[in-house]
Amino acid sequence: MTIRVVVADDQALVRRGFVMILRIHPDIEVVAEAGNGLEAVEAAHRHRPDVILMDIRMPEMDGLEATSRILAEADWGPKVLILTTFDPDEYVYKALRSGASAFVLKDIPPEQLATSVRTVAEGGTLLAPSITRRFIDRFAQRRTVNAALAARLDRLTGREREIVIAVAWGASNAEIAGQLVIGAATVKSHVSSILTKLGLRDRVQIVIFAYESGLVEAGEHDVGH
Amino acid sequence: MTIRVVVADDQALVRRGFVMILRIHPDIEVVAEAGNGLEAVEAAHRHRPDVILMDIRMPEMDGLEATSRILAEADWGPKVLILTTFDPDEYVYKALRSGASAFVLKDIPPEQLATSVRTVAEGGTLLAPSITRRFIDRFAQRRTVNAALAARLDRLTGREREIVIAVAWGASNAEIAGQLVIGAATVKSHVSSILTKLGLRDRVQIVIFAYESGLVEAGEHDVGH
DNA sequence: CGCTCTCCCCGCCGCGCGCGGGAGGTCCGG
DNA sequence: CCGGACCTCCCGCGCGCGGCGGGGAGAGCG
Repeated sequence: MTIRVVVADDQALVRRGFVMILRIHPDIEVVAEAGNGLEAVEAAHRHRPDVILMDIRMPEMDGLEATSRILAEADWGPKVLILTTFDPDEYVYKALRSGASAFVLKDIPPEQLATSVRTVAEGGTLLAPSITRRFIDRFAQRRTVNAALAARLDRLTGREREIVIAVAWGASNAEIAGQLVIGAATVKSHVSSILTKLGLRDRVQIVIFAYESGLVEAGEHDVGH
Repeated sequence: MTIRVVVADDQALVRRGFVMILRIHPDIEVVAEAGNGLEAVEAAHRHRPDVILMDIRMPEMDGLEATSRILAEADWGPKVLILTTFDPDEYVYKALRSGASAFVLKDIPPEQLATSVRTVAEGGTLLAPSITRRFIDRFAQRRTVNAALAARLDRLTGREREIVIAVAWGASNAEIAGQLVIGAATVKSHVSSILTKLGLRDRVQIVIFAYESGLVEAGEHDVGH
């Protein structure tokens, strides 16, 4: 079973280069080409390809917007492989949000292009090494920045950590009391202890500390109660 | 120039399998084997390899701990390739924090092992597709959860957004007043307006909202003032 | 020119919060 | 056995916070 591919790039020369490279492989068939985002969307609907090889910088409509539209309206589960020259953070985030399965740079060796297409067609995901490195660094940094603050957390007792979390969830003292089945005065006592131990002032700063230390993390719970 | 590799895995059979696979490739040389974390650390110092192929689950000392120690003490810039059967989130985070260059699963096709070693030796990074997928999903989710909340932010006026940020920094009303050169009562009024517009109750919940919506982000400022 | 809307500013009141201090209970290890 | 850590609860005080009402300046509009 051959992999049906649409190639979208505004530079005809580059586009043709990709097509030539892919034609070497008998399991890959380029069914259409597109010179901008609109053509890419149309080609996707007309030919229902397995993989769309998409450039970002294109006239009429950029590759990210085209990716979003294709994936939003498609019912046959196509995969999009973003292929670009530059990799600013902004692009990466938008691309990943748009639902693309891969984000690779054009400086890859030619033979790797076919491999990438196959990986994506099989449901896999790919990220350019430099981007992967940034992801790793970002997470590593998060966890180390946390470490400096999280170190203060072991000054707290187990019960106090529970209350820190409850406070970080936006609960009032009375609510925490009901939640942990203890008296309201007890909660206040714990909160005071937490403040002195962590060198903080408000319960507001407790919330900030909880987020900065990684004890709680954005996206874990709802806000609008 | 050959790539010098140390293979660390507690199961001798698996270890030998890796060695056999790598021996096929003339540009890769396995200089030592290790059956646990301690042996891996020692072998690394003795042979100064370019790449350490490291299992996570090992007796004496696990692969993550061994990775941390090796990279902390090494002065010749070795790369660590984590190779494991399972991929729970916990492992991944620890692995990335420990400084490993790659995290791949043992279900990869054999010929890909050598490719991975070469990639890592050249300074590249690798993540298993399933992990990459999770990273992408996580980021995509972050940005959509944010979008839902951040949408409410344009109900606020410019002045109110300033105050939300100041509140999220842990400032009291008086401090905000001094900072913005307005009366303390005015700050209160703004805060009230913010609360009603966002459907919140406390200034605590304002802080939470600021983090959850992405208006402020962990790691942007210090806490212990 | 009036009308309305928005944004920004202020003052007064009740309440929850933070502070200081104290006290009884259990569990653990020296 | 006795000290220490931890959890629990009580009281009273002062202040910052949040709710409510209101006023003034500017913009858009008929």
